Amino acid sequence: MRFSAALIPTLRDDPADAEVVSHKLMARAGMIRKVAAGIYTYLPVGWRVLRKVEQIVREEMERAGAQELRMPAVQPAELWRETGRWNVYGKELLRVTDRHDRQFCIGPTHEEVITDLVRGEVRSYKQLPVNLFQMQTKFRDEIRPRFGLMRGREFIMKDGYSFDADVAGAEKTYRAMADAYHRIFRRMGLTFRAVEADSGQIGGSFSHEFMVLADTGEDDVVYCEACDYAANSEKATSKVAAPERRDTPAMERRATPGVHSVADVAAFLNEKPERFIKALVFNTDPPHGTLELGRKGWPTQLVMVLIRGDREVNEVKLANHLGVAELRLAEDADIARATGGPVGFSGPVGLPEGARVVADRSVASLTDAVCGANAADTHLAHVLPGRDFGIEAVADLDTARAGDGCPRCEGGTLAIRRGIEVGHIFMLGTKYSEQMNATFLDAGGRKQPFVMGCYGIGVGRSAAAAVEQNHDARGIIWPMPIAPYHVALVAMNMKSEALAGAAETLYRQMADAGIEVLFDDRNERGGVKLTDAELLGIPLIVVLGERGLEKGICEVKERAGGDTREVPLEAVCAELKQRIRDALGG
RNA sequence: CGGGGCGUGGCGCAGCCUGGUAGCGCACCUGCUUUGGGAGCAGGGUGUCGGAGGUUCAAAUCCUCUCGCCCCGACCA
Repeated sequence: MRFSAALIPTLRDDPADAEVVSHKLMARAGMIRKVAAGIYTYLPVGWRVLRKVEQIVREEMERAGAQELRMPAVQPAELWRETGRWNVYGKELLRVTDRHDRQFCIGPTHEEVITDLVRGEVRSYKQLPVNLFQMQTKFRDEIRPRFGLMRGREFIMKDGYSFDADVAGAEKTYRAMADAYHRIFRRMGLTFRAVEADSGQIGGSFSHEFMVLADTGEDDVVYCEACDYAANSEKATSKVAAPERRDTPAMERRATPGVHSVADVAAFLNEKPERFIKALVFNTDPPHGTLELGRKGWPTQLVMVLIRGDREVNEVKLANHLGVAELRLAEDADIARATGGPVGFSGPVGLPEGARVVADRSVASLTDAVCGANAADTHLAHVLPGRDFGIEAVADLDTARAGDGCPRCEGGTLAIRRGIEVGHIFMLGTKYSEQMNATFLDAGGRKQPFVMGCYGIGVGRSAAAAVEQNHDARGIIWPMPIAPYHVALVAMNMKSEALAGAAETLYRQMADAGIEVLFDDRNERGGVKLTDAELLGIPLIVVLGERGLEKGICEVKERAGGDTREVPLEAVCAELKQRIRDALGG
């Protein structure tokens, strides 16, 4: 491609509305332009990158046995009503009405359409498994689109769906997809982690997110520095050392006038926070619900949660444990009425009949502990779980922290970094197939629902994540496999006929050799062209100047490390081909 | 949806408070010079001042409504 004939509108300044590097650089490199909030045009250079990403995804999906198809972007409401998601999905679902007053949505995902297809075409276990995927523009009417391609409303996604005859088969497919995802992101040159994720309301049995580690990520990734354990912060567990065991004398009341935070009480009583039982009262009702308070009963909506004084409750884990969708801390007045004591002095001892108390694992093993006494300015010392109070359930409700022990390996320590979710795979099970009556006949002639999985990759987001991970002050540094061009050929002065002629020859040779080259033949100063080549992030920059031409050489500069070598003109093509082949991994 | 802010040439912005008929840098167009790291000189303005009403002799500026966009929060991939 000749730069002079291309539409590559580079910008010198960052666009005012861009906040993260990938957004700034992709806009400045002339890759994307905003059309509306969260909606972008992909200009030629940007589109080349996205196509490369798509091609890697396509190759690896096919290698793993999946087949590409293409479903409609516009989907009938009818299908969404079958799964109930027409009502559940909310405002994120962009709904449209056609001229006949029929309702449709612009697909944010395609479980309904694919399940409808497969239930119509697949009848027998002999036809299974089936694994299908597509690359498509999706629309989700995000509350707050931001960060360019990282969180658009319209975005390109690879979404895949698998159908198996049984759980064992589905798990095998799931593992194959996980492997394919590892290969995909490795080929793209990304530093990433596959993390165990909370499968949430999607309802599957398990799920992994593929997170690119980058400071601008929107999620926390908890991972082990020694092994490959990784989980998102909503799901992460850790090993937390328990304080030494002690004999626990008889329980004793202690006056703690005016001190209620764990730290203050610990200092006041000269005891470590690790020996404290922190009691939090949660309300499981939706906001503004009315509490039915008996005279001295325990309201059914309230749950007391116990956790060690130095730890924090993970509300997602708690909500999952309790099987509720929403949780919030109870109102002060409700706590006081339920426990009989003011906020700040709550504890599990002596609660009314019927009180629900769940404890984190860290509390169950405590000895000689301290807790609130459900009375003003009073705490209880020498408390022993089980002896002095009862617990309905013990669960992992703790928020993992950096520095905690790894739950999987010996001696590993957990760290936390920000991550960008570029892929997500789910074991869906039979949720959709049952709701949509998608069945096949098994070997015994019985109707069975398909066991499904779904697998997404954000194409644009992956490209943006690659920029987040690979850039410097001058611009983007594309990994070779997703670079828009492999080589930028810069002729320092097109007004020099000798130089222009030599550059033309070199360009033709490169093109004939099958090298993806961007020939900057503009009549610009050399500095401008070099700056643009670097901003665009093209991995290899070939500089041809008058001095070099006299010696019959050009310079080959590596964008990433800045390494520059002089190469004889006749040897350039071979050298470039070799380096490109190496960088593409064979 | 709650809170804050912004819409002025292609991009980044000033002007608005205190109304007087639009400006700066870059980009762009023409010519000449220049060509190894975002050139110099000369000439050129390419603008419904987001839109609609209103106040006024006069509105980018004041008032009302409206649309769009950005940031923080809740939410989500």
